[in-house]
Amino acid sequence: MNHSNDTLTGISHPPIAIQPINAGTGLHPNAIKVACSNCNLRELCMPLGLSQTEIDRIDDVVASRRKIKRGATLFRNGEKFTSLYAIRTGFFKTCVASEDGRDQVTGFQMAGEIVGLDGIVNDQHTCDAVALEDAEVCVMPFDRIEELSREVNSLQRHMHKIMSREIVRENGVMLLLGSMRAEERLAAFLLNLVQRLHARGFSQSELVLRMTREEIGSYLGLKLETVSRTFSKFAEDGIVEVKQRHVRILRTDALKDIVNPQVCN
Amino acid sequence: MNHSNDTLTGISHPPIAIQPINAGTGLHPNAIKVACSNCNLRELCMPLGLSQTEIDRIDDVVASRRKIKRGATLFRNGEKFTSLYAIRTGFFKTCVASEDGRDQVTGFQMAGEIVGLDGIVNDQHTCDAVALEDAEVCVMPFDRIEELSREVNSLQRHMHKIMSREIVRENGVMLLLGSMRAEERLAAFLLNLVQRLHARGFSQSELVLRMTREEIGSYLGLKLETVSRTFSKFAEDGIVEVKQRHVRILRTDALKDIVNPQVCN
DNA sequence: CGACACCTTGAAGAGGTTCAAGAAATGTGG
DNA sequence: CCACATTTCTTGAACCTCTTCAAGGTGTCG
Repeated sequence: MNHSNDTLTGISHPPIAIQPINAGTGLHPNAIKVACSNCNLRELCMPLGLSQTEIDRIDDVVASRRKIKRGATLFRNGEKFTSLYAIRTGFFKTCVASEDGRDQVTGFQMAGEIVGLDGIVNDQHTCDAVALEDAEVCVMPFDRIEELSREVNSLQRHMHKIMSREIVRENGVMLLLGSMRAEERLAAFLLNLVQRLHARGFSQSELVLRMTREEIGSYLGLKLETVSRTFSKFAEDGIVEVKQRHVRILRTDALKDIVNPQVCN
Repeated sequence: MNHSNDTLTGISHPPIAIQPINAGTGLHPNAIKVACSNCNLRELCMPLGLSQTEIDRIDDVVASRRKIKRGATLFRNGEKFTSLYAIRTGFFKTCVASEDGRDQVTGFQMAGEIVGLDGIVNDQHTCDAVALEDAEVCVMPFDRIEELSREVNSLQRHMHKIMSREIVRENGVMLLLGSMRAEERLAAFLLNLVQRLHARGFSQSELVLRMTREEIGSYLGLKLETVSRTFSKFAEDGIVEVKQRHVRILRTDALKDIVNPQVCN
């Protein structure tokens, strides 16, 4: 039913900002040179305003690409850290586990985002990165990143910003987990997802969830039943239409109100 | 009653690893040269194994020191980002706020730790850093850090590790907030605090909390009453002695069991 | 087409919150 | 140095949100 290049949402929609990789070209991915310079995700994962020579050098950072089948792991807790990964296509979750086996989804990552930062501090990964759909990543050996970012200032700055952004994102998740109620959490989650998808050229109002209710629940600190019930509640209230993993947001403003309850004066 | 240099815990205890700054020397802090090379926290905030010339250069990164009175802010959400701060003495909390005024403590920081990383991504801070006791920090202008870390590889590596460590720490907090129950959260919190204090030469079993029940609760995603009740429960069970902010851990193993419940086979 | 994974919904129950009151500590000003 | 105001902490009781347990429905994939 769906054609093969239907990444991220599965909803056909004319991309606005950035075209899905190879969409409609019929090119086999391996036919494309492994290079950032002709990657249309460049503006998401690379610094802007580079000179041609700098771009050429950064091309060398991407050592190779790697495909990960749905359900497979890009890296696992305990594995030696060697590289950061820029997601080209597909959708990932990262999760940490406590000793007694509970685990917690710490994030969902999509095209243009970087995973693997957790591994730097102790030269080994502290979480699992699992593909939620068939995916492809650019492998960027970290020692080469460090080497090059000593020479290309904007790359250095960019790396620092990427790490800082992840710290700030996690601060936001802590706020969510520490102080929001179930409806607020799910509303914030949907708004965040749809905003990121929109930045990649997809619809502002429609999305296909690539993760299960249980994974959403883990991320939001809720049980899967609560996630399901909250979706149903939103649907009853006419805020969203939900059919399994297909979600259509009918009233974005209502979701925003839920996240930030207005005080009545 | 307490003498003035009673940092961090207020419990007099012979420091093991690293001496509290100026403890018992009677020196006015400003009398000490602003330099990492003769700072006894160096091993906490600076990379190891530097040559003398490298150490001399890193000394230059620390532009100045700054004192912050208890209750005052080191930086605030929205303020322009210029510098990272290495804590010399005192104790901080960082907190983010949602638009509607709720706020969430995202961390507690003590001597040797770095604050301000949140500001890098957008050149402005996204959280507040508040001193919970009179404090002093080393001000490290970020552009100078970037400049120098292009030339001193171990400093570059160190910066990356510091940011990665913060990401991993926050992953741990997400696990705590997303999947642990009140007792588990408080036990994990106490173990973490006492472990960090111990690394700074303080007791493994005794500590003075520098924050209120409300601040602990905010950090742990609980209400202050729940924190109080849980402390009382631990005390009843003979796991800790609690007298206001003075805590003595009687059974570390019991706290560990609470954090990681053993499955009975 | 059948097996399996995933999702929805109901009912009962638990853990944590809210509201309230009082006690203990801390800080302030006379 | 003491009295008083303020902040912080503790504890109880009622309540509420979310979880747990259970059953059945829906969708997907080999």
